[in-house]
Amino acid sequence: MELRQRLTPQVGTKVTQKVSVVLAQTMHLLSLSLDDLTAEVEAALAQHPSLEITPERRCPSCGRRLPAEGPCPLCRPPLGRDALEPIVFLADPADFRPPPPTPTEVEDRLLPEETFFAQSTTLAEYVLRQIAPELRPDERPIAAYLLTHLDDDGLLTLSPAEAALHARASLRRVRRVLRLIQQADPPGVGAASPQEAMLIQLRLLAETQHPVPPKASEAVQLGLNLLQPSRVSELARRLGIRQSEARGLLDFIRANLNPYPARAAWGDLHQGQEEPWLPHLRPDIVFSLHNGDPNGPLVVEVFAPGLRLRVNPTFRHTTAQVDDHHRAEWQQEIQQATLLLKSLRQRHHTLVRLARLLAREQRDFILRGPRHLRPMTRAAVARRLEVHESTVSRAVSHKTAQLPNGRLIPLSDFFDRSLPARAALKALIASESRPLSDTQLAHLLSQEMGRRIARRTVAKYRAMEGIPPAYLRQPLHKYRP
DNA sequence: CTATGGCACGGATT
DNA sequence: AATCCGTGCCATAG
Repeated sequence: MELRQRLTPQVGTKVTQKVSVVLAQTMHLLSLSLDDLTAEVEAALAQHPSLEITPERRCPSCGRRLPAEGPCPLCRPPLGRDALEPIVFLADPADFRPPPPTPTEVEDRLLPEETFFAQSTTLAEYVLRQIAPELRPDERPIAAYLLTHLDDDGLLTLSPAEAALHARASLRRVRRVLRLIQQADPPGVGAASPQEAMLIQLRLLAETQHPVPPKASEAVQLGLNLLQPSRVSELARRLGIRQSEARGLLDFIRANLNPYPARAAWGDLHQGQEEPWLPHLRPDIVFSLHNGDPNGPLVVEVFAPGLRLRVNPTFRHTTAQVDDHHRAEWQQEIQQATLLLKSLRQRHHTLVRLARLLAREQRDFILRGPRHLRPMTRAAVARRLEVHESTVSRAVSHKTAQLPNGRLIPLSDFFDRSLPARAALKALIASESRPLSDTQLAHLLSQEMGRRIARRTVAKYRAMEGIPPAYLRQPLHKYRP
């Protein structure tokens, strides 16, 4: 109840200034993504001398880092209550462990298929073998030169002009060879940049009659930075499409394109710290099964930076002993630091409550997939959590969750009414024996969903998923779920 | 005539 | 107040 007041931005008539400052800061922090928040916390730590990091505290049995106080929620045996009550706790972001790549995700990637080069050969040899038949004898040295200058990602950072110079060949020749290389497997190899690699892959997909959503190449041309879940709205705006379509587009790109042609999967290499791709690798929330038991409770970790931060008590005590002039400064410093911590805790608290609610209400969705989402609105959640709806909005935006199957989804998926229908639609189309028209699909889908879904809506969903219209669909083609 | 995509409207959501 | 979403209407292509 006191909580409610603090979280509710309706400015009462007599709200003290202090409270509104906390509020503003809490709101700000709440809407940040995990990465942005981490940066902010680090900045604050550097800026505020009164902040310190408390010694690490680990759970004796499971070894996790724990917050400054309290028992380890995971290792405390579930109380006698409802066995399915989710176990929710704050975790240190450093404890995040990426899920093992699910087998389907790797094999679904339609690019390398089974022919990816064996570990024994080098990338250069592998590509050379493919293009050798096309090469004229005098072009071999050029190819060799280019191929040996591919970087670990399969990209060619060298400019054609440079290569021409070193290989003593005409620019024209070099270009020709380069084109050959770029048509080889792995798709996108020899591109000058991740962006170019993806464009080449798109072209290849189109040439092999694979369905490519419209605007895909425009999206890629806008730059990798915009291809993040957290920037969907900007992407949609720049492309002049709906946000939901942009999300579908993003899914398509992430599923089918590989900015680093030489890497089979993105998940397997973590050395590259400055990975511009998938900046949201760290989710804000992880849902998992307790001991892998599908009938057990859900375990919900909410990753929260700054858990071990506190105001240095010595700093506080010393304040009393300095002269008046400095005391004011110090007091202000302490006040600001305290405020920050308070806001941080508030943010974490809100996120935890939201996560718990989601785990309770959407267990089926989390465990069994999009088709089991029970659509809800932010407003309804706000009522149940007794916070303002804008608070829920902020808590949801720029956040991602990792599901037990390893998939990373934006938290906003929980509020996407169309998700179940789209999933069902995909399933329908994937299992169709001959292409079904939108009207037919609308009919089937309506039955399946138990509510009417207009033909026009089916068309939209199709577009979102990057599925071409019936007349372009071959019975042979399958679409990845 | 059928299947689709573009546009725009009204109501819901943020 | 701004944005998003589902849908109906209409034009176009085959």
